[in-house]
Amino acid sequence: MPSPNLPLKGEEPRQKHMPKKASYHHGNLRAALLAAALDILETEGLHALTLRKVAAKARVSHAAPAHHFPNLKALQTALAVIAFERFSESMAAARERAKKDPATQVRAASDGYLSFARANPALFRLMFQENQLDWSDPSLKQAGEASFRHLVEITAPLADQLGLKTQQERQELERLVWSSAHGFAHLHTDGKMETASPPDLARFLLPRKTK
Amino acid sequence: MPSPNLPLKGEEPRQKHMPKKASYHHGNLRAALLAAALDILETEGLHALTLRKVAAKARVSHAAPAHHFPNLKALQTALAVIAFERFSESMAAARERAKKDPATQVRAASDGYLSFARANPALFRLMFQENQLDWSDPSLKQAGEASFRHLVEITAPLADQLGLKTQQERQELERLVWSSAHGFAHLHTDGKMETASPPDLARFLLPRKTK
DNA sequence: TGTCAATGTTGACAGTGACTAGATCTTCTA
DNA sequence: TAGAAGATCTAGTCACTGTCAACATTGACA
Repeated sequence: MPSPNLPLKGEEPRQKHMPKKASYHHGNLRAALLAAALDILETEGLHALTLRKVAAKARVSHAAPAHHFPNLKALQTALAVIAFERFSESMAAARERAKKDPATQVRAASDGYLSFARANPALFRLMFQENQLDWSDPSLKQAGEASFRHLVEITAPLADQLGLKTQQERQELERLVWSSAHGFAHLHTDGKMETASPPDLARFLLPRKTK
Repeated sequence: MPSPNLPLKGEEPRQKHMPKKASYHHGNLRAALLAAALDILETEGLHALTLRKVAAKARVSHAAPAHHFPNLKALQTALAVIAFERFSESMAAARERAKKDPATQVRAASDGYLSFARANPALFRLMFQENQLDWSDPSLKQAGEASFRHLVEITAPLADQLGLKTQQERQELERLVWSSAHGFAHLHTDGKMETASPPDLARFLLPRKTK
């Protein structure tokens, strides 16, 4: 009969300002689980994210998360929603700070893309982890689409400036902008190109006069 | 006392032309384990790759792989070496088939990059799985560097054609070529851009006359 | 022939996701 | 306001995982 007051492995020190939880029910376990999971991702990485560790960090039993996330995939999906929202914010903030001409906006969005990946490598991995997310979840789908709308938005003026007329050409440019931003961010977080600065696609595409 | 002849779960039917293995020792277990692992990756995906399943497929006990691969990371590292070799072959074959002008060579290498990822999605994921490979392994390091030498090689003539003089500019173009090829392949295997064709970076970079 | 290293097996352990049954709390209604 | 119903949590269990230790078998070599 183990005492419930014995400190469990990996348990966090009790925080005073947490929602009072001397009671049987937690109060806001779903949010606490997500916070615990984000903390684990940040400090230990994606491979260390387990339901039981998350439960322990939130000071509940190992089966408690099941009432909020039926399985690990559901938890990861909820985390990915948060991640895509932050991802969008990162790109929006970078665009906001930058000048509004097409090339600078493309640069800014790419920088936002990269700085999110740099600041949240585990979350970035999670977002693009094959088969580990439930893309039929509407909130995930929406958050994901919102993120990539940034890339569509910044590409259109550049396509104009490059004189691209057909839908096909313009979509190809979108894929190129997205691919190069994503590729660099992914390779960068994988340890390749660690010291290098991101390639400036817009400068290569535009006539030399631009800088 | 379980009979060793009872068919185990996930076991393969006995192949006649396999190295005879009525004996205690397998003969070439290391190769058999790698073959079993590649088969699992192809049929079930990266998440299904476990040491015990690999051992069962090779018809040995669950602990036998430890004598050839001290841990899962070592097995995955050995698989990544094979993967990078095939990856190089894919790019080399595509370059061989293509015309030798700079733009076409860049296109060809990118196509080789992509067709490898398309044909071996699980292996492609494995190669760029953070923290799951032992990059201090010399054979992995060598295989990886050989792969990316292709990208350096194809970029140089394009850099000449674009009139890039400084080392800095030329390396930036390398990063751009690599990033866009990698980004598209990664997004593609992740289910994004599923139907789309890869963006043709070289065509965007060169003056319009080229096609 | 005897020894020993390489290579296999068996058994065990802690950690994992998932499931079930039951305890406890909250909320809603009669 | 009582009590029923549902939501939320705990405890226990299962199959599966990677890893380790102890032991069996084989073959090569002194």
